Amino acid sequence: MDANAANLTAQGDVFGNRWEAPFGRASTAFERVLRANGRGFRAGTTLKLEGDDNGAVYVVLSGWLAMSKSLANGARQIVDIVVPGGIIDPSSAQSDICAVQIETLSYARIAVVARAEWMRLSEADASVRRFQAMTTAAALSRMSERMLRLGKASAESRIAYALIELCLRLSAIGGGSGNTYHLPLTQQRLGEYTGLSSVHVCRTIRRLTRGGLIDMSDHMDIVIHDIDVLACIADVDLEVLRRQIIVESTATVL
Amino acid sequence: MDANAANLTAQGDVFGNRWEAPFGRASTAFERVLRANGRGFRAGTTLKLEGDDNGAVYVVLSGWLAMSKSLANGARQIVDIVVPGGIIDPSSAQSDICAVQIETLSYARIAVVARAEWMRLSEADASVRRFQAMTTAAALSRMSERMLRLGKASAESRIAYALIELCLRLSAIGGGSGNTYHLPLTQQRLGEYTGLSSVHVCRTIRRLTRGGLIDMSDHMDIVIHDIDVLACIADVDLEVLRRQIIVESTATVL
DNA sequence: CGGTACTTTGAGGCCACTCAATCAGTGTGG
DNA sequence: CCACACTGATTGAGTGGCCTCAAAGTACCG
Repeated sequence: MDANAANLTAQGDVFGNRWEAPFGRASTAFERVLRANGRGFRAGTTLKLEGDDNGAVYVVLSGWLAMSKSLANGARQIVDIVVPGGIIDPSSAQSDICAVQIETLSYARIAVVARAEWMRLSEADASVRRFQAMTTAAALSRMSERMLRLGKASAESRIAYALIELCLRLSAIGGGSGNTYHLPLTQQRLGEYTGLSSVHVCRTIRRLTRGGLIDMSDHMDIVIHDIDVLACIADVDLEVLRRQIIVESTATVL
Repeated sequence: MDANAANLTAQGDVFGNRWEAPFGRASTAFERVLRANGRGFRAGTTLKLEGDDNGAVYVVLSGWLAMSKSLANGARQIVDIVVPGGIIDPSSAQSDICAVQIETLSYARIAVVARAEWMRLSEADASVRRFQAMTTAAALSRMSERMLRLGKASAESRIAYALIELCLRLSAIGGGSGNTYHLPLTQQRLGEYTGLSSVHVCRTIRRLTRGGLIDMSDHMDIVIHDIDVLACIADVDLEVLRRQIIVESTATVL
């Protein structure tokens, strides 16, 4: 836990010290709300349980969050991972209950905005609405991609896809450098993300590293050596995927 | 194909003859747009391919749609099924391209609203925005539920969940009666929805019917005999699920 | 009545799972 | 400082659920 926090803090120059960076040019009212509601959470904190009542919208300023669901037998599926710049509206069809569990994967700074306040902000500012719409569309796109792989792809393909998705998303917000980045995930968690057992995640990653496609050291420091082959295994077109899951230039929208 | 159309037409008293029913009390501007843009599509029509440019929002007035994605090898995953009253905004992060393929599962009446017009409508009317937000939240909830099962649940559980989800959704809009309803899906399609091969869908359904839990006749006329046991297999709480995936009383919102 | 689309059942194989043991790294208390 | 606990990664062995291939059965339709 604290190891994760330390890792993230080490990236502080990217997210930590400029927590408002993803929203640098945000309209002043929006920015003010984010500042006023920003709070820090330790790695592993549960913000919301399935079925909790749901009074807030979360805007991720730094760090990583996971949205997950569980079966009665304890099996867990991470439904989406959210990185800085993301918005989480945990409401389900009846907006008063939450359909997923939300927890931090690393130390994270999050603006916890009360629903009423978020509604006011959103009603008052069309650019906030536009930004939220784009964020939601991106989330739907990447969930669709992941569903496709959960249903139909091999373990190798699922892992390759996850590595590529997170690489693209991190690059877009200035995390990592080139094809090198750190994931604040254990193999267990990566398994919950890809629908695999932790044992099989291990074997699959080993196969990829032995094939020279990637390197992995020190609890998920990833280097992608041959992203084209990896993209081929993942069955994605990098440019197409980028346009579908990456919200370009937050600053331009807001 | 035409068999499906015929089946749906047979339900005409529910959706067919009163295509505007799901939006009966919609604000006049909204209702006018739906009427002006309503079009009929035969079963099996592809409205949108992955990667197509994306100039419209679809509002389903009657019939069923599927949103799907495919791998290079042809394997397909149905990412979501949309029933009357649903809104489909096929935009991805960059709103000009479409991340999924959209096609009709039955004869369907759909309001195809140009993006610009939809934006105008949405900007002008907060209740339209609220309705779209609820629809989106419901879609996210059910996708989350399905992802959980794709990743972690047995074939039996996935099928049971799909039957229950669609039963609840149909009941909510007055389709079927009690626990009896018709699905305009082949076993192949149901497999694409649940991440199973059509062969295994067959075996699994057979097991459920032999167990007396459900009946299935005549190309997916479903009767759920023991919904409690089915819910147990699907690992859901019916009431909780309903609140998470069902948009209550469309008419009240609009 | 042949053609087509879908369902059903059998046989066999493989991928990913579970169980289990070992190893490595890190923090902790004596 | 070291023994210990604890968490996570790694590897082996064995199993089983779901897949693929294949063939036959059924319903519908021109």
